[in-house]
Amino acid sequence: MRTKKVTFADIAAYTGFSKTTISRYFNDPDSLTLENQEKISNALVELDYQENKVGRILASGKTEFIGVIIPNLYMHYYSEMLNQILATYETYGYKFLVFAGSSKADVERKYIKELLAYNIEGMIILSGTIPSEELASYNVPVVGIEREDQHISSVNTDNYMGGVQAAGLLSKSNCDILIHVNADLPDTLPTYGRIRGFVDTCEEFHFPYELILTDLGNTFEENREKILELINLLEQKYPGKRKGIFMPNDTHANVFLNLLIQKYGSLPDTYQIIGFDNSPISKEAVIPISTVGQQISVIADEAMKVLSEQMNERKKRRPAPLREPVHKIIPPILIRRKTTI
Amino acid sequence: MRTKKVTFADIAAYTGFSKTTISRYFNDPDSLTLENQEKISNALVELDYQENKVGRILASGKTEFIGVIIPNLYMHYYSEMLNQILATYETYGYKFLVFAGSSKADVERKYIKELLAYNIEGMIILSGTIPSEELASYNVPVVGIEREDQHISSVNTDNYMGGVQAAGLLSKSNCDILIHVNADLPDTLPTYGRIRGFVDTCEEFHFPYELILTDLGNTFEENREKILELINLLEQKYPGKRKGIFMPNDTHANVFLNLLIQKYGSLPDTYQIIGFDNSPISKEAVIPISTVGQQISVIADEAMKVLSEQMNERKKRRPAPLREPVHKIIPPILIRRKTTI
DNA sequence: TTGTAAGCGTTATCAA
DNA sequence: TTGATAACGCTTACAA
Repeated sequence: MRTKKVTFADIAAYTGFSKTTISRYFNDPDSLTLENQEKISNALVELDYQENKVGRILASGKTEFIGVIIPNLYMHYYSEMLNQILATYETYGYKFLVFAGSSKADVERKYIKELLAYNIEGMIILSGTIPSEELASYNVPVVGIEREDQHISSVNTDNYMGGVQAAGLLSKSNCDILIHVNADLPDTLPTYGRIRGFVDTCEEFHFPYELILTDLGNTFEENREKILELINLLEQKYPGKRKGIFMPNDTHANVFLNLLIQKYGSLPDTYQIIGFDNSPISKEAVIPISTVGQQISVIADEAMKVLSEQMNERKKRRPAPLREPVHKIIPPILIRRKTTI
Repeated sequence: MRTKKVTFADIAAYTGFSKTTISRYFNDPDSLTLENQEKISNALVELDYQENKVGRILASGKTEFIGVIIPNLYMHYYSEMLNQILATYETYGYKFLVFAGSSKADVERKYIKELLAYNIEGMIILSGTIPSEELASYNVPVVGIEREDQHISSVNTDNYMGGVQAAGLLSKSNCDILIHVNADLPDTLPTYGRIRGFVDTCEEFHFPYELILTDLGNTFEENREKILELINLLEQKYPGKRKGIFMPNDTHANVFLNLLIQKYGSLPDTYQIIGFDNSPISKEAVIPISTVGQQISVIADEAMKVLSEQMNERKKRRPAPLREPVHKIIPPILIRRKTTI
């Protein structure tokens, strides 16, 4: 067993105060005389007191825990988002209990149950496995990021604007046709906005375009194969034409770029490429890739802001009735590199 | 306030049993008659009981929390390690309280203090900011990964073997000189083993080699600049010679590769390149990069194994006296791709 | 400004 | 097999 720990009772005995006074020293020190603060402060050192928050949680109900469920940490978007979420500890003081998703609903339900058992004060959910309606029913403040968010609050990149920016940039690059490749998404996902933004912009400017909605697979090998097929398709359908390609993310844009280079030895001037996210790969590619950048740190900060507002609301004596979910939109930033004009 | 929660007391009242019996239902169900198990089980459903672990922690001292301090999630090695650590939840059931490092010692000390305040049962430390001697003094089981580990247990890649493998592969590729680029590391770091492995192998086979120990910077832009200088240096010093280059990691290997391609339009046959880690970038590069792969999931699993042994030891009535730190070594896996023979 | 006493929701220890 | 009772370490009325 670990050596017995010093508790408020010990400090109280040592200083001659009551446990209450010791508690007050921590929570409202100004209610003690300076002299007594001094005394207790010394006792803490003498006895080598180590804070124990478990008792506090039990008594107060405040855990300062936030649960996070993230689909994976393999994709840079997620790991960087988690990074930024963790960084908010400095400003908000909340600790994060992190689970990496299994896209299986019952497994994620188990995670959530576990989180609730620890009295977390709120959740940040990046995984899309569990419908927002169910998440809302758990009766804990929830903020979703880049997932279906009908019944919960959320913070997302302005995907529509992203689509507009991408189409806008490509349209200036003297292309014959603009092509957006993406998965065949349900329109409840924020990401679907990119497709609409792209299409609306092309139509508005009467620019010829094509939407290729297809699954590019989940592993690098699958991506490679699918994108190889894609290139063949494009070359067959638009031989010699100048093609402006808007890929669903930087990883796929990079695969696309590399396959072209492997095929032709360099990037043919009949291709313009733009990705999405501004992941490191977009910068580190042989030819740095233009991209619609997501402001991950801004998203993380806003998510914590929305969440902490909701968590604070619940701490009040008469919490306002559950408000409508809040949906925040963060503008993307167009980053021009070498794969577009 | 959240709707009041159902507790053991409620279940006890509802079923006519004592709280103790309810507790037993959860911790040692077989000590109840099947019939009574049934009764309680039904009551749980009727009352919609939600587990509360805080009371349990307080009473038992077992939090099932493990603290993790990781330098960042920007580098793939770390994010993937965290990913694998989190995945052990399925087998071990421990929850992870994660902090992303600030390489400032006092900040990390604050993190540790906070972790200890929550009665974590153990720590996994990837950050090297705080000396292992201090970590050991906190009197909680600690496992270090890829950091100085004199006074704590650790799990690391067999870096020496990695150096041997890299030198071995390059030596077979008909090079005139073998070059290992790395930071000027203290020999207390596990990573230093790579340098020794590389040097020993070259010497053993009387292969001409050079060690370039220099800081390549912390940002992509710095890396680029430093590696550009490096290339100039090499071309000046070994013009026309076949050079086998062992880079400190895949990210740097990729920058090296891309700069050569940007300069020559393709990878000159006077260069052989091998990286370290087997990060995604090594696979996704224009020319897939050979690398010494770290078995991240194995490392994470072993770390949890070592840690859980030490944590279990502490739960016994008469814990064995603190054992000497355990140091586990995981072999790397040589991955041959297109940048070497 | 300080103290008393009653919790918070479990588990541990005895006893029956 | 079950129960009574006392912890666990802190907070929070209410009192002084």
